[in-house]
Amino acid sequence: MAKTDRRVQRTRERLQRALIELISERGYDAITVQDIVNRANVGRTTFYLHYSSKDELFMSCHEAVVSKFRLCPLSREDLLSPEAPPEMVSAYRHLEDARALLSPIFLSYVKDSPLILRRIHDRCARQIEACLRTAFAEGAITIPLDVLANYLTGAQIALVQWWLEEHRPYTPEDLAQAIHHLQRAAIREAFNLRDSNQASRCFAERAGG
Amino acid sequence: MAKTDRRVQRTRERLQRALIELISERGYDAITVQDIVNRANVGRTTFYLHYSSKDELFMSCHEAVVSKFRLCPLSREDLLSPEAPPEMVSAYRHLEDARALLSPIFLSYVKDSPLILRRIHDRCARQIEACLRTAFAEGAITIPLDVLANYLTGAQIALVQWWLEEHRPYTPEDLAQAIHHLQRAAIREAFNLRDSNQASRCFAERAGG
DNA sequence: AACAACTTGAACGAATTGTTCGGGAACGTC
DNA sequence: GACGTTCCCGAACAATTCGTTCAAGTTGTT
Repeated sequence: MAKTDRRVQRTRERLQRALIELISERGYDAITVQDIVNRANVGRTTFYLHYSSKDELFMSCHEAVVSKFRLCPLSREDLLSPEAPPEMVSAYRHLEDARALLSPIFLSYVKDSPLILRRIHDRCARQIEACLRTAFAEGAITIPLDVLANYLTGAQIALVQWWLEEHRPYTPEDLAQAIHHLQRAAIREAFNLRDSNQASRCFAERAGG
Repeated sequence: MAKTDRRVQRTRERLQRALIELISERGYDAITVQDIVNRANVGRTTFYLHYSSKDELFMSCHEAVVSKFRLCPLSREDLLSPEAPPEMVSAYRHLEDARALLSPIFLSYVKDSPLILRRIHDRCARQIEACLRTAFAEGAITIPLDVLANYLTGAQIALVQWWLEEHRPYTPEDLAQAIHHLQRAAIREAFNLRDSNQASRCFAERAGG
């Protein structure tokens, strides 16, 4: 249980801060290890004592950022409800508010955004997969869980990218609702669930006629 | 209009071929300009006479690759069929074959790959939107067409990325089938269809009545 | 055959990477 | 507050890779 040496903490903090500053100034690719240690006022030897490469430092930086893209655990009711869960709606409102802050990442203005996006994607996919596994523990599966999880995640992220990029007229509520319905349909398909509520009047009419 | 010198054509062809070969052997990142000119049997000076960087050479190669991402127009029957359309399956087989060639684009190893990906996405989204518009001309829409088109496209591309990245055990057929089912579910949701055959007749009846 | 355009190899400076030292400073512990 | 341990530093090193220059040779075009 030895605590990390303060010097170590300081050094890592300085390196991380320096990298983040430099990224916002010139982009990831244009930065060398030398640039980082210059900005951080740290010896280059020291850099390699803590990180084996620029990429590794970058990964350690965005732990905090990526970890904020956490999904609340979604229950079976949430997933199948006719209305989008309130957390989802508020998440989309938050996205719209933080648009200026997030668009550099989501729209690939920064060179390294694919990297971050991939991490966010992976994280979300794993979480969704876990949610699905517990929410639909019993029952036949027509589509592998990891495929489904990555489908749902990819669709959602892609749609958010598109939404942020084009200045479409849709409100966060519109989008959350649409995505929720589409995802619910996918989940129903995967677990072979029938519609219970709000059945199509079309089908009813036809059956009656 | 002056034709391009044959020597120029030959040189560029050799360089492109060499790069593609090397990509499939060790991946994009591990290749240097020197490697390319070695394989192509071309002077390094010559390389820089034609391309300013490895990325630029790669971009000159990608035209053929990207142009293969053309979707055949999908009919209503294709979209709602219980089996994935054969063109889709063969497209996924092709993807698997060209894996080494495509990874640099799909996994963002190349600087401009987000741009290329966006173009592919936009093109596919527009095509799908057009297909949907003609295939489901009449009938209620619960989800805006552009949202639906971008959802379907984003999900598909994201899933392909994931498939290429991880060495998952799924065959092209598996993936095509899964995606087809998920997308069919989304389309049914958007157009309020419950069962493919019955639903289409249902719509006909409604339209007729 | 003649001329222009292309290709070549060698060589160069510049940048970057990752590593090795020994001396010195800061830290946690007692 | 003293002491041993851990960490930081700077300089220097070899090894790559990059992009450019130049003179000389080779090939396509007309």
